[in-house]
Amino acid sequence: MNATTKGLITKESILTTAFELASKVGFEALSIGELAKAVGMSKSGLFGHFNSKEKLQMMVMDYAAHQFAQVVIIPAIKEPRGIPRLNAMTDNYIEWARTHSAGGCPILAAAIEYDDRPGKVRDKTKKFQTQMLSSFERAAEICVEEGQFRKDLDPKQFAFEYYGLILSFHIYEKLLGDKQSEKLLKTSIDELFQRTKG
Amino acid sequence: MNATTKGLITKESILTTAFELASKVGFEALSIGELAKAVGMSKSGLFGHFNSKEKLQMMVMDYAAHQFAQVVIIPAIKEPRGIPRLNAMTDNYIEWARTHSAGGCPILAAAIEYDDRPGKVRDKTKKFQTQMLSSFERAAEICVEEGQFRKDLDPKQFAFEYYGLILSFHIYEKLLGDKQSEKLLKTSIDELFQRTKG
Amino acid sequence: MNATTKGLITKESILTTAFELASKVGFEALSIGELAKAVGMSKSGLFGHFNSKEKLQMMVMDYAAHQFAQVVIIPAIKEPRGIPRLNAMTDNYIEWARTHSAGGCPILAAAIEYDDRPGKVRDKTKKFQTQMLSSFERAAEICVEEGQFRKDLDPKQFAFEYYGLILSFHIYEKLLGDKQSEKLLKTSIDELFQRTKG
Amino acid sequence: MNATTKGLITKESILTTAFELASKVGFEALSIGELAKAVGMSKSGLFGHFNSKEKLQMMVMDYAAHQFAQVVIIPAIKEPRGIPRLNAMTDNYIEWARTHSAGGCPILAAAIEYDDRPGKVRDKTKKFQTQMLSSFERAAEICVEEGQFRKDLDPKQFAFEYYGLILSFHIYEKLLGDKQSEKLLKTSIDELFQRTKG
DNA sequence: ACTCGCGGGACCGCCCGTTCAT
DNA sequence: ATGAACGGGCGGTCCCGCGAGT
Repeated sequence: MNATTKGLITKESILTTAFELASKVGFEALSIGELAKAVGMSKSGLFGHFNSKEKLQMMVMDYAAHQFAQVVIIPAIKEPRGIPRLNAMTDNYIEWARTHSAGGCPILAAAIEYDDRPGKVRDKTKKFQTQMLSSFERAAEICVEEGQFRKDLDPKQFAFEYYGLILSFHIYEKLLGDKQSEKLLKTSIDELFQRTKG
Repeated sequence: MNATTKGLITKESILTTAFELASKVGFEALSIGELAKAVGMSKSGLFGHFNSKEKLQMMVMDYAAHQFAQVVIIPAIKEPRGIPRLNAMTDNYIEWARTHSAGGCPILAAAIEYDDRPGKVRDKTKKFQTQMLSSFERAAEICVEEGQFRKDLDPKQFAFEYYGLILSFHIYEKLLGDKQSEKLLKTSIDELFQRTKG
Repeated sequence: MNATTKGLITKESILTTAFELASKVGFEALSIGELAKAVGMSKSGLFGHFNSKEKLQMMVMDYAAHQFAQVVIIPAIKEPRGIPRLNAMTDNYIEWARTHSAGGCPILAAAIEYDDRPGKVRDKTKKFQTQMLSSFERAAEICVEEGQFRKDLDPKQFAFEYYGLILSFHIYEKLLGDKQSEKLLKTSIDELFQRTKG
Repeated sequence: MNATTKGLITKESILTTAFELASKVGFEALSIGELAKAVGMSKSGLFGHFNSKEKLQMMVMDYAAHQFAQVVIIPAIKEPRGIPRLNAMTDNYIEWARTHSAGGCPILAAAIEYDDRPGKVRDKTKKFQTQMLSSFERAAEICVEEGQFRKDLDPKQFAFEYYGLILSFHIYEKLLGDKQSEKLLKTSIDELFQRTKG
C-alpha cells in the first residue's frame, strides 16, 4: 500500500467519523480537536488533510450527500417505476433517519442551521436540498407518465408536500420520540397519493 | 423605579437582543461576549443575570416561545372558530417566519439541532413543539366540532401533515429562497382541507 | 486599592516584562504565551488587557519610547545648554544600551525589523525614530545658538552623523562585544564636534 | 546532469528564494512552509536539504554574505586603490540596500536581532560583521599607504565611523523613506574624508 | 441588588519544525 | 523528493467566577 492510498483511507475514516460526530453535536459545532480525538490521531495530522475548517465542512457535506444518495435514492431506482419507487424512497428515508444518520440527519440540520448564514457551506446545502427535491419531482413525473398520478399534477407541488411529510416525520421520530411517527408518515403519504391519483 | 424593576428591564432587553442574535447566528453559537457587546454591557454584568449559559439558553427559548405564541397563536384565537382560525395561524406563521424571526426561527433550529442531544435545552424544545402541535390538534378538533372537517378525522394526523407543510415552507422560503414558497404552502393547505372536509 | 488601580499595576508589570522579553528575543517574536508565563499569569488574563497582539506591540513600543526618553533625553535637558547637554545624551545612551535595554534596544531592533513591513507598528517605530532625530537636531541647533557650533551647520546633517555613530557603537558593543566600543564612540564624537565648531 | 548536480541546483534556488523571503519578512520569521511554497516543492523535500532550521538559517546567512561580497566588496576591488575604491564601496552599498536586498538587508537585521541571543546564528553574524569591518579597515589602510589619508589614522576608528554612516543611511532610506538619505550619506563621507586627509 | 474589572482554564482553527516510510 | 503524521505552540475566544464599587 503506497502513501497516497493510505491517505485516502485515512481521509475516508475521518469523514466517516466526522459524519457521525456532526450528526450528534451539530454541523457547526464539529471541532477539529474533538474529531481528531474521535478518529485517534493528532489535530495537526488530521488538519493536514483539509487545510481549513471550511474545506472539512464541505467534504463532510459531500460525504453526507453521497451517503444519502446511496441509502435513499439509488436503491429506490432499482424498484419498478412509479409508486413502488416512491414508496421505496420513503422506506429508505425512514431507514436513513433511524440507522444511518442516527443522531439526526446532518443535511437537514445544515439546511436549518445555515438557512440565513451566507457562505460556501450554505451554498452547498442549498444545492443538495435542490437536488433531493428534484429527485422527488422526477419521481412524481414518472408516476404521471405511468398513469398512476393524474396528468395535471404539478411535480413541484408534490415534492413540496412530500418533503414536508418527511420533515414532520423527522421531528416526530427524533425530537419527540413519537412511537406512531412511522404510521403517521405512511398514512399521510397514502392520503397524498389518493389525492394525486389519476 | 426600584432596583428589581431595573433588573427586569435589563433582563428583558437582554432577551430581546439574544433572540435576535440567536435568529441570526444560530442557537448554540450565541455567545455571551457577543451578546454583551450587542446589549452594551459587560460580560460579567450580563452573566450575573443567568449564572450559566444553559440558563440563558433556556430563558431565550422561553422568550422565543412566548413571542411565537404572541405572534402566531394568540391573534388567531380572536378569529372565528374553525377554518378561519386555522387560516389565521398559517398567515401568522408566514409573518413570523418572514418578519419576527428573520434569520431563521430559533425554535425550529433548536428542534433540529437538539433532536439527539439530551439535556434541559432539548427537553424544553420538545415541550414547546408538543405544545405547538397541541394547538394545531385543538384547532383541527374545533373544525370537526364546527362541522367543517369530517367527524372521523384524526387531529394528530392532521397536525402531523399541517406542520409538515409549514416545515417545507420554511425551507423553501429561507434556505432555497423560492419565490413560490407561499403559494406552494397555500395550495397544499387548501388540498389538505379538501381532504379533511366532511 | 480598587479594581482599576489593580489593573493598571498589572498592565505596568506586563509592559515591563514585555519590554525585557522583547529586548531579548526580538520584537515580533514576543509571544503572548511566553509573556504570560514570564509575568506569571494566564494567557487569557493577560490577553484581556490588550485584546490583540498588535495593541500589545504598540503599547510595548510606547513603553520603550517612554523609557528611552526618561533615561536618555529628559536627564540631559537638566544639563547646561549646548555641548554638555549633547555629551549627556551620549553618556545616557551608553547607559541605556548597557543597562536599561540589556539584550538589545528594542526600538532599534524594531527600526530594522519593520523597515519594510507596512503596518501600525512600523508607523509607530518611524514616528519614534523621527522624534529622537528631532531631539538630536534640536540639540545641535542649541549648540549653534550658543556659538559652540558654526553658524552654517545643517542640524539634519549633524543628526544623521551623530545617530550613525550611536548605531555603530550599538553593534560594536552588543554584537561584537568590542571592549573599545565606548572609546571609539567618544573619539568619533569629539571629531564630529571638532568639525562642527564655529 | 547527475543527481548531485541536480541537488546543488535545487539548493541554490532554495537559497535564492530564502534570501529574498528573509529580506521581506525578517530573518527569524522565515518559515520552512512558506519557503517551500515559494520554491514550489514540498516541506519535507526542502527540509531534507538542511535537516534543521538552524542550518538553513546558517546557509542563508552564508548566501547573503556571499551576495554582499559579490555586490559590494568584489567590484570595488577592481577600482583603483584608495579613495576611489572606498567610494565604489559606498556606491555599491547604496545599490545593495536599494536593489539587491530590497526589503531590508537581512545581514543587518540579523546583526541587530541576534545581538544578544547566543547561538550559532549569532556567531556567524558576528563573523560576517567582523569581516566586513575588516574590509573597511583595510580600505582605509590602503588610503593611508596611498598618501590619501593621514599617516596616523586609526583604521579601526575610521571603519567605526564609516560603518556608522552607512547604518544611519540605512535607517533614513528604508524606515524613514527620507529622499535626502543618499545626499546625507555622501556629504557625511566627504566630511569624514576631509578629516582623515593627510 | 446590580454592574463591573480582572483573571483563569479549556479550547478554538491553524501553523510551526521535524520525522519517517515510500 | 514526497505525503502522512506528530507534538507543541501560535493568537484568540469561550464560559465562568471572584471581589469590589454603586
